Amino acid sequence: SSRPWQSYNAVYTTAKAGMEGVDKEKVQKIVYEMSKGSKYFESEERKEAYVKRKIDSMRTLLDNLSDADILRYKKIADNRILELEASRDVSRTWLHVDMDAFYAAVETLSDPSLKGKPMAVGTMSMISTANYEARKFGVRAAMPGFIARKLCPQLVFVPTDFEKYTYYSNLTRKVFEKYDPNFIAGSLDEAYLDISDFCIDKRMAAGEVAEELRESVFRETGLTCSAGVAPNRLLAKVCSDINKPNGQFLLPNDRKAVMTFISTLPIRKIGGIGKVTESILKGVFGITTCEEMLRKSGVICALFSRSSADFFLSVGLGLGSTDTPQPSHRKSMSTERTFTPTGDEASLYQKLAEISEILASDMKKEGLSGRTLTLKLKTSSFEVRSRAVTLPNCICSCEDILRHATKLLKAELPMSLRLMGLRMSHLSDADPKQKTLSDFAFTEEDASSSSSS
Amino acid sequence: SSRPWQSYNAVYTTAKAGMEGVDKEKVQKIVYEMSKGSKYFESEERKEAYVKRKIDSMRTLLDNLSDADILRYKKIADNRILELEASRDVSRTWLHVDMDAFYAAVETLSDPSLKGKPMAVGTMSMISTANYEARKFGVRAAMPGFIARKLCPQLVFVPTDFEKYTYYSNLTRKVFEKYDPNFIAGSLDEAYLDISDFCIDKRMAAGEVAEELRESVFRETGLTCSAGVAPNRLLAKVCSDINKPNGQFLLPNDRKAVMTFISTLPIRKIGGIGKVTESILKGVFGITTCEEMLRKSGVICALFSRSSADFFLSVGLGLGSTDTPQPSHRKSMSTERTFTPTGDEASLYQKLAEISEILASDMKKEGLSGRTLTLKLKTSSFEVRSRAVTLPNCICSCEDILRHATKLLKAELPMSLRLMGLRMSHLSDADPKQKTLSDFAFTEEDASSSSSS
DNA sequence: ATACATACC
DNA sequence: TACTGGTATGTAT
DNA sequence: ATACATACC
DNA sequence: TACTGGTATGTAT
Repeated sequence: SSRPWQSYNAVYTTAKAGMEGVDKEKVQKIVYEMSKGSKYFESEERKEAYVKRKIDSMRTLLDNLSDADILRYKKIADNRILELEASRDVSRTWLHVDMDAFYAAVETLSDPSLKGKPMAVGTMSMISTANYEARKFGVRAAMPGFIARKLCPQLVFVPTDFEKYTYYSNLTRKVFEKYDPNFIAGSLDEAYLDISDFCIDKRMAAGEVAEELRESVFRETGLTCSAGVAPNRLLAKVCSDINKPNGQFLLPNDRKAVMTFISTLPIRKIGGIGKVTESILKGVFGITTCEEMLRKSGVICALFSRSSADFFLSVGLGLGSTDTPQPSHRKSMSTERTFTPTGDEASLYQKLAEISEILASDMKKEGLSGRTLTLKLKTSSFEVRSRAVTLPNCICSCEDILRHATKLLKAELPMSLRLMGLRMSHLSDADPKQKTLSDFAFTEEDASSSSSS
Repeated sequence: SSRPWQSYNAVYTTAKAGMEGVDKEKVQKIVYEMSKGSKYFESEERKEAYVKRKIDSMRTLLDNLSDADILRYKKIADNRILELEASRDVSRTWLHVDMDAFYAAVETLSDPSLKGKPMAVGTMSMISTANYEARKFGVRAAMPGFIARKLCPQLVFVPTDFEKYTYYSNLTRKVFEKYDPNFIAGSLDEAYLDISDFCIDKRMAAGEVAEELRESVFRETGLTCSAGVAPNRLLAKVCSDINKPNGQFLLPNDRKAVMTFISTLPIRKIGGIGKVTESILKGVFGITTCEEMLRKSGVICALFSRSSADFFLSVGLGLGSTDTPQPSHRKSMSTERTFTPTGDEASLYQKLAEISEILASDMKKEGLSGRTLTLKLKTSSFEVRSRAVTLPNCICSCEDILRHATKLLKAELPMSLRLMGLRMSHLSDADPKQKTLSDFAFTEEDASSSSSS
């Protein structure tokens, strides 16, 4: 095409919030010029090609459906929609709080001289958060710093300081607790609160509660946040984005209102629908808004798995979780490092030892041990690979981790890498001797007391 | 225990039909005496031990559920039950026909001198069907002939003749067609018919239709059959067993009647619940009747997967399929042979070649080729193993099959075997060059045009 | 994808 | 002397 | 169980 | 000079 920078992949300007007044064309062009020809760029092109081919195969599948198939799937879809609709519950009121440009805001609090200046938290390699001044230039999270500086030469860089963010995060959580003692903490800068009971107890409208909560957060931290209020978490999250920063949006506990809200909402606003799913849904079915999920429900059921189809249909219905899940234990722990690409084996083994040490130390902090170790590799050309072993018992010591990790790496060398990572899963607390609950499904070896080949 | 023959595994006398007047204790004792100490017996003991241990682990899991867990699962179960109940459809009328002692009856038709004599179709190693005279002695399908002869010394043995059975099966199917052109053929001797439309067209009651159909089958073949009529296939199958042989049973299209029917029905009568599931349900939850599935719904949801739990709950509700599935293509084709146990490699390779030839010839008959080849082995001690390869393209020739099968076998030898089998799956029609529909999910290799490790 | 168990006739 | 053979499906890894 | 892709912050 | 790091989940094999 004549505008190569307009790939769906030049994602920086499309998505979520704060990019309203930006000259998108100009930004895309600069991003493109800075990336073009790099290994990273080539890798992104490959990924794009992969998605395009996936879309093509799905289209073919779709075209090959007989009329009878289509009718059948339509019936299945209608049934599921009925079931999903039957499960709708608009009686609860959920609030999603999202701190505004959190890391950047905290840094500005620490150093007021940053106020008013375009600023980014991160490095020349990668930006974590940009403040709103920087966003006007097209600078945003997940953009490498050197590109951001091109977009905004006066951009101030501040390195990340997680201790500081954790401190402020805890301040906000103390506030959240008052509104819902069982609130669900996501990352450091956001949370879900079921404020149904609070509203009833205090005889307050949900919107008033949101105002009060945001004021309270500001009072306690000096930071602003945005809030979304809706009958379920999925919608609350969408709503918190609408009047960002320092704003809120309320979707009433009413089915009609939800359906109206959903009817024109771009699917990309939904948590869980990222750029790939957006492309697929658009490319295969022509779906761009949530409502269209319902109109295309038959073909969705034809081409996606049960769980994916159910998710898409609930999105079309504006459904989401309304229960409070009991807090679950973590399922994995990992650490990874990017470095200057190298094929030098001694230096790779050395790095692996360092990573093992970090992981072992992190595991120790939480008193964990694990049974599956996964080595993650990223080649110089950005291809990602993983290699795993599942062991008979749990391990946690640095030596054990390194020993198994080394075996895994050895089998892959020689190769030139830019990243290595280690992940432990099948976690157990405490002593490494413990078995998991899957004793339940004990194996043939356990069962047959006699003969073996 | 003091009565070792009363294991749950001495299954011959418990189950389905025709064993009413039998001295069960005597039969079990003889079966036990004949089997005791054999490799087969030891293998069965191992399997029993395995199931017992599985029951124990499930019990432990159950005991470890907190009160909160139990409440939560009860809620989930109630929800599922509501959903399942909402899907109930008693508007259709299904009929399950089951030919009475089919192979034996056909053989008696060919040779009327067999009439009135206890007779079994099969060999000294294994019986396929016993006629009702033989069943009075405890002789039944899936019993080895030498034990059957011990139970009934005058038992007449007739070898199987599938061509003959297929011929008569086709005669019955011509009859079935008149009642439901889309009837579902199971094995040679049974079928499901949706007679809803027929009943309406002919203004006949379902019971009358069943009578007429059975008479018609008798007229065309000289063979008797039994029928069950019910609002879904699962129940129809249960019903056809009730007044066997040469009888029928009708369960009306009425929710109340279904629930009453189900309330005391032993779970083992349900298709899909075999001796292991029966033991587990009894051993872990104390469930013996279908109704109890509902009473224990919470713990069932706690311990089983979604699909298993859904199945058990629908059984408790007397639900079953009411639609007419479009006839699906076969998913695998296999052949296997039992022989005198041997560890002699030359002779094992020789047998494998024979099996390959049979499979290749069967595949050719249906114009099939396949991408996955599975070698099945049964050791002299009755342990079953399987080893599979999935190939880049489909194969169907005897040479290709044998080449891959030989590789698989080679990796297992030396070992002493009593059976080998080969199965092809991932089938395609026609030319071995075709790929499957899973092109959809093409791999990274396809996608990345460049580099590979 | 592999391996094994269950079920049915 | 001697405990099948063919297919589908579920479940765990 | 393994491998890889997607998503979110 | 330079395109992260941590976790969960889905899907295919």
